[in-house]
Amino acid sequence: MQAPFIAKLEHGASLTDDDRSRLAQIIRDPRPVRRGEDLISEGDAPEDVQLIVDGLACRYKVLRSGRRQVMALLLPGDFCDFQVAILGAMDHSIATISACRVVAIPPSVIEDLSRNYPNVTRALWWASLVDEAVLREWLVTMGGRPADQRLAHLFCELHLRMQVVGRGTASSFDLPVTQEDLADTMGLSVVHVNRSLKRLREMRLIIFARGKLTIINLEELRRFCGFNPNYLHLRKMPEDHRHRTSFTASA
Amino acid sequence: MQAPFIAKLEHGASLTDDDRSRLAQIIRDPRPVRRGEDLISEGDAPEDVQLIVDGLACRYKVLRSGRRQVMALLLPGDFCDFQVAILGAMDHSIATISACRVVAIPPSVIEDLSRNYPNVTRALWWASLVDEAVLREWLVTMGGRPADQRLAHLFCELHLRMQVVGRGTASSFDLPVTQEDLADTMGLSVVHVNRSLKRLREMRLIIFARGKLTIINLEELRRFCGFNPNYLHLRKMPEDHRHRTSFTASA
DNA sequence: CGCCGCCTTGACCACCATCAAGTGGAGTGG
DNA sequence: CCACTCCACTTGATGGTGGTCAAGGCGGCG
Repeated sequence: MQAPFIAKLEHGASLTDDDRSRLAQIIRDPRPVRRGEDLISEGDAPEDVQLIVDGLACRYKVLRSGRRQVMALLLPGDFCDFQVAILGAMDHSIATISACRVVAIPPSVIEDLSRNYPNVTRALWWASLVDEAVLREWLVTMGGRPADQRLAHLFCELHLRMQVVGRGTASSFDLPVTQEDLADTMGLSVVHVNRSLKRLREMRLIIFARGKLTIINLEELRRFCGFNPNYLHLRKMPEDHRHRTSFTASA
Repeated sequence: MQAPFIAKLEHGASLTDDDRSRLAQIIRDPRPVRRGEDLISEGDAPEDVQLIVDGLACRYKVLRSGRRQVMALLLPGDFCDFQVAILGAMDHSIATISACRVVAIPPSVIEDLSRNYPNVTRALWWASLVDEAVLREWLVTMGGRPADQRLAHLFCELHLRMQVVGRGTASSFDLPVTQEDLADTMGLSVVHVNRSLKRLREMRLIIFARGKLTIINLEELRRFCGFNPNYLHLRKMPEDHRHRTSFTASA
């Protein structure tokens, strides 16, 4: 199976074998990170750029009230802090949500890429712009959708993004988050997330249990929350069974 | 007075006089646009990049429910669609909120800038990353703050951004938006925006009337909503009277 | 075995949406 | 100059979504 990082960038530009092998070289020897650790903290100005090779992480801020707001979920193949070199200092923190494997990429490598690998450079630009588009969509979700649709929309998005990096099947994928993580992500209370998940389960749309999400009816789920995948700007979906209702026997 | 566009970019990189005159050349001859018109619509793939020279515009999406969600406010000096060249098609629309003056920048000019003006290129990168940081902060606001603090936080941010582009004084600036615009921006109902503004007024923090925002007590306003300007990544504030409580006689 | 983290459910209440009615200023036309 | 209209703002009444508090269940692990 291709590395998540490369699989994702294929959507951003046409890569050559040369591009691919350079990228593959970068993500050798990732280091393991335990769950719940900060990869970068607010105020840091690290030299290296970090990349999630495996596992789940998040961008977050903590409010005065103690509430933690998650602003992005980082999947395998996602960059942590591509921006910090230009902005000077992190204005938020990044933490692992599950155990992860991470690589730190020194500035010299970034330089090399942007000088000698134009396709890759373009793909990195693309990835950064998609991150921003996702952020905008989350804002729409938070501002305009009720709790159950919020969660449904998040699941639709993660489903596609997971497929892009070759994680999970057409109807299920590992999602090692607690309900509290979901609450912090969607701006809800844990209690209400629990009830909303229950409703989605009763509507036979999804089942979320023990860190695994099973999508019972993808079409219905998408219709329910008005999911339109265009904001992810994917070229073509590898395994997007758009017109085949996937159905899984419940656990 | 310096052009807003240039004033803003000064925060992103050290510009030479040569840089400045090239930029000044770009923003000559803006075209007027009336209030309430789409500059770009979802699905468009325009060649030119548009830049707001004067007035107020917004990024937005419309949900099935009919609700409009504003995802960004574009001030003088802000780009509309720097990203569309790489992403392929707009995943949202941009409309004017007030009468505006706008320039369309052809790709050839962007090419020229990125090839021959490294400082400018860096500054444009910076601007794009700050846009993203603002988006993240809005997400935090929507997810975690009650209505009155949301509005207060927005006002604090706009206050600073307006100062950067030389619009308004230390205690007031033109904000030609309706309460409905604010509602669509903060994910609230018009009625509730109205009540929240009333509360802020009664707390003697701000007065918002007839398209003008007056900040009665900046320190208190910032404290009230927990505003921390670091996410705007400004070098140094030109007129940030941080330790001088500005006070204006009420109208 | 007993603790701990996470999930689950009930009761209660607050924030905020919706519906509805009315005010007031700006522009228009008689 | 005065209706008339339109648009934005304002305020009251009512109800629902979702927050908070509280208690209990369940599985994993030392």
